Amino acid sequence: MATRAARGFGQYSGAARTLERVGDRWAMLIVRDLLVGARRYGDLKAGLPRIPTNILSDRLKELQESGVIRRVPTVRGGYELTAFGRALEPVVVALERWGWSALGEPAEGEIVTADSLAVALRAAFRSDAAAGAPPTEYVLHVSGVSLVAIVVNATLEVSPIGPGALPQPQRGGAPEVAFEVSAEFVLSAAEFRDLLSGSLDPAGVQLLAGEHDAVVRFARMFHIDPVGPAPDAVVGSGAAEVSVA
Amino acid sequence: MATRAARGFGQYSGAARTLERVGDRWAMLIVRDLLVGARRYGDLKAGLPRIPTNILSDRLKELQESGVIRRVPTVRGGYELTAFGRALEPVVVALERWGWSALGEPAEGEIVTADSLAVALRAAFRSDAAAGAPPTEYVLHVSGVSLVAIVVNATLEVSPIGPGALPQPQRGGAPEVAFEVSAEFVLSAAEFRDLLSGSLDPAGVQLLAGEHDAVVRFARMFHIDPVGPAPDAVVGSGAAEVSVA
DNA sequence: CGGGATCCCAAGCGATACTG
DNA sequence: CAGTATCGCTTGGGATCCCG
Repeated sequence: MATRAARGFGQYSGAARTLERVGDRWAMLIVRDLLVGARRYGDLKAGLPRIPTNILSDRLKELQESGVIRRVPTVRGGYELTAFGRALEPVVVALERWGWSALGEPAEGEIVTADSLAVALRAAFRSDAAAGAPPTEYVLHVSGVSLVAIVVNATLEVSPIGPGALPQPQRGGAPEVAFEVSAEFVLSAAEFRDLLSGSLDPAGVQLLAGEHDAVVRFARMFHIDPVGPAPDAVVGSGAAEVSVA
Repeated sequence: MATRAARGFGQYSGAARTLERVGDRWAMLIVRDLLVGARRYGDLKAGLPRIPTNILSDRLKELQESGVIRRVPTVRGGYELTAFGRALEPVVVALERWGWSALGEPAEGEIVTADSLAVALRAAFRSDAAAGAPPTEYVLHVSGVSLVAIVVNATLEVSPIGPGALPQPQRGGAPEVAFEVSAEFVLSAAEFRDLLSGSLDPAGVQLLAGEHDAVVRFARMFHIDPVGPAPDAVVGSGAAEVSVA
């Protein structure tokens, strides 16, 4: 256990150090989920369905030793990011954005989790495009999981709906804002991907409440552009590329 | 070999996809080095001193299959990023920045490579702080490796000096700019770290050419803030470990 | 001689069972 | 529910060997 640091990369470099600390399999995904809020051992396990329990246990130990996470003293089995760990947000966001270009279709057995969606929303959020928008509350149901995204004053707050979240420090009592607009809609995973990448017509989105107009604005505020040329990907035998020039 | 994709994370998520493609040990460091320019097999091996040759070979194959890199047709053993791979730059930059906060002292046997320095400079570059600065050429010697950083019009170009780089597409013939300022200086690895994090007085830098004033401007244009609270961390920066079985 | 493939061994990983 | 213990399989590390 916890021997990763022993296998350094032999380089005095920032990227190498980062990978030594959070480069282990699963580690970054644990950080991602904790970025949304404090979580219990069982929550993490549920959000990372294929992680073996001993690996989760090892990673949590290693991440604590690296100063990335700490236990929540008041909650049995609770973990949260330290300030040092929260500083990994740009890394997670960058991972999220790039991966979006290669998402493809959901593979057999792949699930969507509320925490990963929440981070995807954060990664896609464009505060400049949100400037001037009226306070809005979006409720999303994507592939069976639900979350609320609140946009006020060009800032975003996302929270998963349902069980699995520790009581949050509570963002200043009850939200006093009266939302001028709100919308609630339902998407499949692939539709959500296409909505964020701009290739799904907002008019086709299934609304539970609100106006389609709100969806149009949603697509403007939340966007991840696909990277240059699509991933030709898994080219069986060699060649096939290239294009561009 | 090349079985990484088989071990997916079971999630339909951008971050998970990214890690499936470039999350393997060493993969991101290969991408980092290629971000500086095309490299040969042997260059990569030299820049990643602890990588076993079979692993390097495997990673190069996997990265090709993922569409992240391709071979340079004209150069034996040459590799370069595709446009898709170049889009990983924000990821690498984020890794570099975070790792900087935890760099600590160089561990026994750790080396500094020209490519990692070049990426560190890119990660540290603040184009806003460079706006209005006169065209400047910096020559850096850090812990035995050398590189040139050229700042013109708030844009940066870095290139390692010496062998190990493939002939680059050449950025438009000879640089026509007459540099109004230039400076050349020598730093240890730790000094370089401190210079970028703002805790080293530029006045103490050993100059080979130019004015100290240029170093002061360098420190303003190239900066990575240390993240909030230092990593308390057990971790004796890469050493220390670890009894453990 | 540089580029790359092939060994073997150790360490990490994954699945299951088990304990506080 | 929150982990620890154990075991077999897979991967990475290091040295060696082969090819052009």
